[in-house]
Amino acid sequence: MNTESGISKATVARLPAYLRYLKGARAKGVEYVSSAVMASDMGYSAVGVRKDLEGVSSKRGKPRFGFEIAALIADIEKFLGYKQTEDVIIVGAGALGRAILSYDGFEKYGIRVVAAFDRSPTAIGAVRGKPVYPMERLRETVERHKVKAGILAVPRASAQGACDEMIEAGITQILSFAAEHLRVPTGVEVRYEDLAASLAALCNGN
Amino acid sequence: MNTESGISKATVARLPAYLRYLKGARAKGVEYVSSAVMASDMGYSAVGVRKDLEGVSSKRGKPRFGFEIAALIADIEKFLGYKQTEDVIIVGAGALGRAILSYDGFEKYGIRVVAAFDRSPTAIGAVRGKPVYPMERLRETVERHKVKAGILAVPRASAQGACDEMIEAGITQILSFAAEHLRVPTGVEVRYEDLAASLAALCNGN
DNA sequence: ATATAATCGATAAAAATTTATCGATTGAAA
DNA sequence: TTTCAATCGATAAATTTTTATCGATTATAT
Repeated sequence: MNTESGISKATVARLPAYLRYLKGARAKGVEYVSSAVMASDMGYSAVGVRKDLEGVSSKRGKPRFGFEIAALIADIEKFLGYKQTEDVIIVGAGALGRAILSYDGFEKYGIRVVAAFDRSPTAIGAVRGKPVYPMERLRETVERHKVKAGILAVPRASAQGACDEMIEAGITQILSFAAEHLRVPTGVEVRYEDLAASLAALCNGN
Repeated sequence: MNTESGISKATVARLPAYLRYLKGARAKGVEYVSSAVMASDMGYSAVGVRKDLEGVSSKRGKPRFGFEIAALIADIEKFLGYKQTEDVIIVGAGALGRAILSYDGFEKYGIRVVAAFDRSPTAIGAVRGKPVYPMERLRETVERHKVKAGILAVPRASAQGACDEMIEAGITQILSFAAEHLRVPTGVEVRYEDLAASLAALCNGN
C-alpha cells in the first residue's frame, strides 16, 4: 500500500499497461470494456483488474457494460501525473541519447526534453530541432528550466562521472541506461533501465 | 513464489540490481560485502537482502565478513541464465533500433544480436558490423539461427503489423519499445519497455 | 413487467512478500 | 584462551497483494 494515495505499488506499476491497452481500444472506437475482457487481453485476472481500477478511477463500472474507456484513460493519466509538464535533459548524445532525443512520444506523458549534453565536440549541434550542448552548459540549462529529472545515456565507464555532474548541476532524479551501479547522495533517486537485462530476462523466462 | 525455482518473482526482479551493484564492488577490488552494506547502498533492508541471496546462491554468508562477491556474481548470472547464449533480432532500424544494434553490452548477458530488419530500403546496410536486412529476409534469418526473441523498435503506427510479421516468422518472445498494446496469439510473450512511461513515473514519483 | 444473464463491488480467504526477533557462528582483540 | 562485536540463518509476525465468493445492479429480451 502506497501511503500517500491508498493505491498499492503493484497497481501503480500496472497502470501504464492499462493505459496502453485502453488507448488501443479507444483508437478502435470501443467505448466500454469489461474487467473480464481486459483481464483476458492483458493476462491479468478480472478481479484484479477491478481492484486496480477501483482506487484509481472515480467512475464506477456499469453492470452489463463494464468501464467507460475515455473516463478510465483520463483518470489514470491524471493519477500518474501525465498532465503537468516536466522538463528533462539528456546527458550523453551518442546513438542512444540521440535516439531518445528524437523520440516524439514524450509529450503525451507530460514530458518535454529540453536538450541533450555531450562531452565530445563532434556531438554538439541539434537533432530534430532539439539542441545538443556541451557539458559546460548543463548547470545553466538545469537552473533556467528548473529541471529535476535527467536521462543518463553514456557509456558505462563514464556513467558515475556524468551522474556526479548531473547532481552537481541540480538534477535529483536520474533514469540511467548504463549498466553501472551509481552512488548518489540521499535525496537523489536513480532508476535503471537495463535493456540487456530486460532482454535476457525475456529470453530466459524470468 | 516462482513455482519452478522456489525463488519469488520479487526476488528475481531484484537480481539484476544485485548484479549491477556487485560488479561495481568487484571492479573496486572488494571481495566480501555484508547484507547490511548492500542494503544500505541499494536502498533495501538487510534481512531482505539475505533472503534474496539465500535462495539464489549456494554459498552461505560468513559471519564477520558477509558474502563473497565473486561467488554471488557467478551464482546470480547462472540463475538468470546469462551463460547460455541466445540469438535475437531487431525489427526496426530507425534511430532507436540502430542504437540498440550498436550497443555492445549484450554479450555479458548471453545475448547475441544477429541482425536488424527494416522496411525502408534506405535503412538497409550495416551498423558497426551488424547487418540491417530488408523485412523479406526476416523469416529466413529467424529460421536459420533458430531465433526465439526479437526487439520491436518501430513507430507506434507500424507496431502491430511488424509484430505480426515477427510472429509469422517464428518469433515467440517480443520486447517492444512501442507504446502500443500488441495483440498476440497464446504462446507468444510480449514485454513492454515504455521509456516515456518510465521517465514519467520517475518524474512524478510513482 | 419480469426474467435473465452479464457484470460489478464488497467482503473474506489465501498466498506472497517484507519486516522483526533472536540464538548461533566466526574472526579479531584483549 | 576468553571475550566481544559483527554477521548470519532460521523462525515468526506483520504486511501487502492476489484470488475467491457472492449478493446487488442493470440493460436486454421475452
